[in-house]
Amino acid sequence: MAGFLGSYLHSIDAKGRVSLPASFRRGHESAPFVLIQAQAEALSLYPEESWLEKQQELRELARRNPDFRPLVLRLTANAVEVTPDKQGRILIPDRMREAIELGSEARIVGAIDRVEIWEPDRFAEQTGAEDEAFDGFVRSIFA
Amino acid sequence: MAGFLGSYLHSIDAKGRVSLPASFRRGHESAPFVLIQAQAEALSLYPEESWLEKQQELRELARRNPDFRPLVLRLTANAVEVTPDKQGRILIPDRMREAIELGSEARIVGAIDRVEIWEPDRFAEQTGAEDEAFDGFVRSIFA
DNA sequence: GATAAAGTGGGTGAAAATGGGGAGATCCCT
DNA sequence: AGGGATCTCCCCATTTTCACCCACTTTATC
Repeated sequence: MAGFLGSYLHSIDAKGRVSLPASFRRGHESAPFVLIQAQAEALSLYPEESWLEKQQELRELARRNPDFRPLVLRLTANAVEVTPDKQGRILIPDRMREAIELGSEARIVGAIDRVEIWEPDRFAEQTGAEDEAFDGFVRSIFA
Repeated sequence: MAGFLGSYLHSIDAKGRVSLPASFRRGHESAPFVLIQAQAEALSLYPEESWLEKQQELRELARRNPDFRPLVLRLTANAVEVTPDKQGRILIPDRMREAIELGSEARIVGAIDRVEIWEPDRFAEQTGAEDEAFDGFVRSIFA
């Protein structure tokens, strides 16, 4: 697969489970993912390979600048390793669901090396607006 | 093949499928493509090799400047990986078809390293009107 | 005009998404 | 320590979606 791409609206059942899109699972069959909260409004899901890179960055950051250590700790403390069940669903812990105010549905979005999980309406707000910065950005690469 | 060339008018069936011109498929037999919306009026289709280059640029940009991260997200959210079926058709997701207002036909255009998909009338408007500009442009390269 | 290749249309079976029962583990309260 | 509540995980059932397959039509080639 050429990185995580696309946007999916999936339901969250009474137990707090979400199906990972099949296309995201492909190539990571029954492999663990790492779920962290790296932004206020969304959760990030990393496959193990990508997570190891990030982990490396975190270490170096903490080593170069000790002030970051508590921040790194805070991040890792709130991280969970999750593994899809046989139906391809992952369980999102209660506190994470609350943190980003997830209701009965989640917007699941591919971002190349990671997957982001959003409250659907909030994601629409964030990406809906016209934006020159975005146009310029796209043009600079796809011109 | 010497890059994607030519313009084709193909129909979109009730399921949202379009045949990719056979000449575009040649050399990419049953290989994945990436479909993105990099312009307001058209969709762009990249063969995997070309896409991986673009993806690399995106990653580097996001790494150098974290402000770009939401922009990358917005772009990838509106992308899909598609693979032609045995009849050489790809499925265009509903939201993309709506975004460029595709009806029952699509103008499929070669653009060297990518393929562009347009609403036929809109494509005619865009390319028909500016004849003098076009002449000048052609002269500047092929004089 | 015959033969092959490309494009179009649609049925259907496998896979994906969803919902829920129940066994085992863990925690907590008494 | 025992009993109840809660949380996970595993399994099975149902619905929905889509990729595959077959068949037909149109265009191109010789």
